[in-house]
Amino acid sequence: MTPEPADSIRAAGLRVTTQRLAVLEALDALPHADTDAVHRAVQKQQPGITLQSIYVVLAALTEAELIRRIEPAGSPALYERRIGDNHHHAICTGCGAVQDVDCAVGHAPCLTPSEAGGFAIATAEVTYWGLCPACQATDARTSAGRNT
Amino acid sequence: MTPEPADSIRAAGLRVTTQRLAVLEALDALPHADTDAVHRAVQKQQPGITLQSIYVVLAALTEAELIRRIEPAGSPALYERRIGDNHHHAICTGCGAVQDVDCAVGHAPCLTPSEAGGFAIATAEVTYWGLCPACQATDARTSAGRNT
DNA sequence: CAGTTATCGTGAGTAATTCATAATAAGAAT
DNA sequence: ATTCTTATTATGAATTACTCACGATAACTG
Repeated sequence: MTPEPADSIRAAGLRVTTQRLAVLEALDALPHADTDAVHRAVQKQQPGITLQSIYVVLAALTEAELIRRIEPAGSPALYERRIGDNHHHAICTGCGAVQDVDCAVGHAPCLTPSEAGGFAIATAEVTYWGLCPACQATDARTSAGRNT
Repeated sequence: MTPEPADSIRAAGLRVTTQRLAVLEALDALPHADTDAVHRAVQKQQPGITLQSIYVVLAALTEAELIRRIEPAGSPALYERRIGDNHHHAICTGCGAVQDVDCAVGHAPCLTPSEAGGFAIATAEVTYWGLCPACQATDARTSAGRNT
């Protein structure tokens, strides 16, 4: 069972505020949302909240490791609640949609080198780039269109 | 043998300009440089060149696939000349140093899934986060310092 | 060598994010 | 419950990385 948001916030040594609860709720509904999307979602409950406050809250929750921040190339930072399971992401080059990808292999050798050029590797992050189902369909239609 | 820069530019269907040659030269000397670093390097040969022109040149060369653009989280975009060999990067969380990492395994299963959640994956990008040798040394010294 | 057009230079403009500081509210102590 | 302390949020400006529009310049073509 998922712990109550309020409890996990408290467990992290942070004060429980309506803003933080609202942000966590928003991220449940929007699994890979950028700051703006979170802002819009939270505004439905708290109309007056500013974008800057969302930034502050997201930074605090990220710092406390209650949420995770991902920064795909060419797009603003995204946040997700699913943490601690070292999953990766597939991003659509067409529309920017993000999909969680579990690392199917328990310990892929290429992903956990103990050292690389003297580096002490702590984590490995994989980003898959490709086309989501919707964009594949659009693409196929466009290609087929050449013949008509 | 590496082809002459001028030839590869021409081969890509682009005009050969002193600015483009200077940028390619700069990237030979600075394997993972951001736009600013390239600008400073090029200015030694062409004092008047503006940062915006560097942006334009880097964009053109990236578009032509003569250089590759990487965008590590939390840092400006970096450019490198080494392309076409699908290598990855280790980035130091301490100082931001970047190190090329060859994919030791010929075909790591986790890295080339034919599909993931319906996505048609085109490329996989791996970023290793850790500490470079210099920062490991600093870190060790700092930790040791706690006892003194 | 002249013409066409890709490329570069200039300056302004934008998006994402951060910072400083004042106002507010959460949790502890009474 | 009430007050106190201090973490947290609000406000507004500032910064960074980057893009865009358009006139000037210089590559390649014939």
